[in-house]
Amino acid sequence: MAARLKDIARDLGVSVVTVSKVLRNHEDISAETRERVLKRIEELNYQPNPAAQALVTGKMHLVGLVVPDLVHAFFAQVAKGVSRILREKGYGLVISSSEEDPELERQEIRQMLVRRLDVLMIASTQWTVESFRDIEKQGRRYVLVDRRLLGIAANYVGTDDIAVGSLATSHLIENGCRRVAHLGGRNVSTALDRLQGYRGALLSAGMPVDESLVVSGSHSDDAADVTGYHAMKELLHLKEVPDGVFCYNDPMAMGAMRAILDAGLRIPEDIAIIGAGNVQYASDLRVPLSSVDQDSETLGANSARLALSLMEAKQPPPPQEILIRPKLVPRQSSLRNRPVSSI
Amino acid sequence: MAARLKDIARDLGVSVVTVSKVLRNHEDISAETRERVLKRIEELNYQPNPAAQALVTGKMHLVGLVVPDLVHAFFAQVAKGVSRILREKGYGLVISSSEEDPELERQEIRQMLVRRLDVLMIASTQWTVESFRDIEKQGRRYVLVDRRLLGIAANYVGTDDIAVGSLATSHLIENGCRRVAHLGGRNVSTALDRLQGYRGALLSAGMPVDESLVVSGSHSDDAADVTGYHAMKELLHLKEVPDGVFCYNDPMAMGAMRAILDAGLRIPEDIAIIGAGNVQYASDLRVPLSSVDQDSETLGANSARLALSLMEAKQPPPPQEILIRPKLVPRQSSLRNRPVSSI
DNA sequence: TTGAAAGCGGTACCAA
DNA sequence: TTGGTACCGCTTTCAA
Repeated sequence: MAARLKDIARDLGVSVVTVSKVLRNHEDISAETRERVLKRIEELNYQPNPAAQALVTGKMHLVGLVVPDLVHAFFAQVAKGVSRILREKGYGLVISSSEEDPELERQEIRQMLVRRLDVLMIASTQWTVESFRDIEKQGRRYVLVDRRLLGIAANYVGTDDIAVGSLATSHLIENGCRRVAHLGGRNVSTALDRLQGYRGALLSAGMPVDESLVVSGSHSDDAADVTGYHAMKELLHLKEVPDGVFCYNDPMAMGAMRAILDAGLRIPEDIAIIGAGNVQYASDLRVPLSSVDQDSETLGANSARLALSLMEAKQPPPPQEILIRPKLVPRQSSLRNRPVSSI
Repeated sequence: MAARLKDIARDLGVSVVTVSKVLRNHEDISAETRERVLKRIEELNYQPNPAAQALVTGKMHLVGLVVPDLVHAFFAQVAKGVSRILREKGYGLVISSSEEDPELERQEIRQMLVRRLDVLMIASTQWTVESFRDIEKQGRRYVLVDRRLLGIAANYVGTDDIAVGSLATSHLIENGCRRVAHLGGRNVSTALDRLQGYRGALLSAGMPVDESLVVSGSHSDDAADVTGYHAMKELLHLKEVPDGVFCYNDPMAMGAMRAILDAGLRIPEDIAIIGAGNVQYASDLRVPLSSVDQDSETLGANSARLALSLMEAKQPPPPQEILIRPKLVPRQSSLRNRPVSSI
């Protein structure tokens, strides 16, 4: 069906080698031959067989991306950034979602290794480094995206999550919150760092760190917003209810918001709230949600650039870290001092 | 680095053919030889080279999916459904986004053809069938997802969009709207069908179809919510402002909502509003948004199943259409008769 | 039950 | 400047 080098060579009375060289712009081909070959290539709409190329060069021209959840707008935006860069460079993108399940993630990584993708990008939900050792053992390369892992020196592109935590927390304090709670995420680096940032901000403000105000997502099988809802309910049962809440991410904040409004309380007057990730629709929520922006698309783009550079390097370069500086995006849900703006 | 059939064969003193047969469960291998081979495969953690397999079998075990926008929750959910089915069947998923740009979509389709993916799934933003003729010309197969195309008999999985339009419109009428407007989408089948459903519902209710109440997304380079915002503004400048609006999709409805609230009007008391697609966070919006659910994940799963069956068929089977029946999901933004529920 | 040989569609090396 | 030959790792065919 499809034309092959052989066909072109036969038609023109030259060898396949000659045709192959024209395709790859070798210098040692006469202008005339080159013309004839190109013409025929055009006529037959010749496309090289990628499997044959991959077999001999060892390069699939395919990059793998594993995310915890494609439907979460944050990761969708990361994927968009990745996709843009790969398109520019002529690489294909194989995506898979781990559904926030470490075991499933391990399977997916294994699958991608089996497929011999050129390089992997992983926003991991794992705590152990087993999978990553496997990748290294196979002589392949990878980039950790968004979430770092302890105990392994790896290429990493993410956010300064300690800054995320402290920006958010300080902002609540500046807006008059005296009892700032934290709805934390699971056992991943972003969650731990944001928690640390939260603690740091309280300390710098000379405020006590009250452990009863730190709730971690225990209902871990639920979607983030459901987790946020339940966690917030717990906080509302405390003797001394918090007057500000920093949530691990925006979906959790949405759940928390629901819990607060259901309880008949006002946001931000009774309880101020802020999330992280700055999902697109944050300003369209029940109460426009303050958040910490992580420039997720750039994060994806940078990850892709790093991944490609890794791939092209002869020797594996020393692991590199790229941190994106987060930015506060205050909206109505946390603004208590100043008059509430219309956005 | 990686083990090859040859290595196993050498180690065991058998031929590569024998090993290959064991891998593919051929019957004509003695139990003993099979054992030995399997043992060695295990020990070496042998994985067949997919490029070599693809070269000889012509199958990449890779499926392509082109969506207009990964960040749009609707398509993210479709992708999730697709991904689930492909994972079960051991296929990989190559995703690309056309960013709602027909030219970019054409490029992406071309890329996927060049990569010789086994089958393509496309949620197209094109009006012309050129790309699809190209696919057919190359003897490859594809499934249209969500959006149909005129002038081509193709496999298609989507929603009964006429029903979407009439469900939404009838619902507004039942809730006391007398002047129901429509914020339409672009020139794609879903938009045209929903418009038709809108008209049909008005007619069945014995209401006039006022063309000035039908606004189409003209600001076509903007994101859907921005389009919705501007389109709604236009409607608000009418002499007779509508009291109900059916929006092509949820993002547009979110923009419309903003415009209405900015104008100091109330939802649903002054203007009721309903979208389509039922994005996850619809109930967390400024006013919980009524929508028409399309079961997007199932839509994706069905598309994937159809695509795989297509691929496996010796002869291209006659084009098939799978329509998902939409379901009304009323929320506060459109409920005017009954007391407003807490959800 | 086993395996030698041919071939899938390219690329690399080196001789002509 | 051109091309013969070997080879990438696997499957298929057919003879032993």
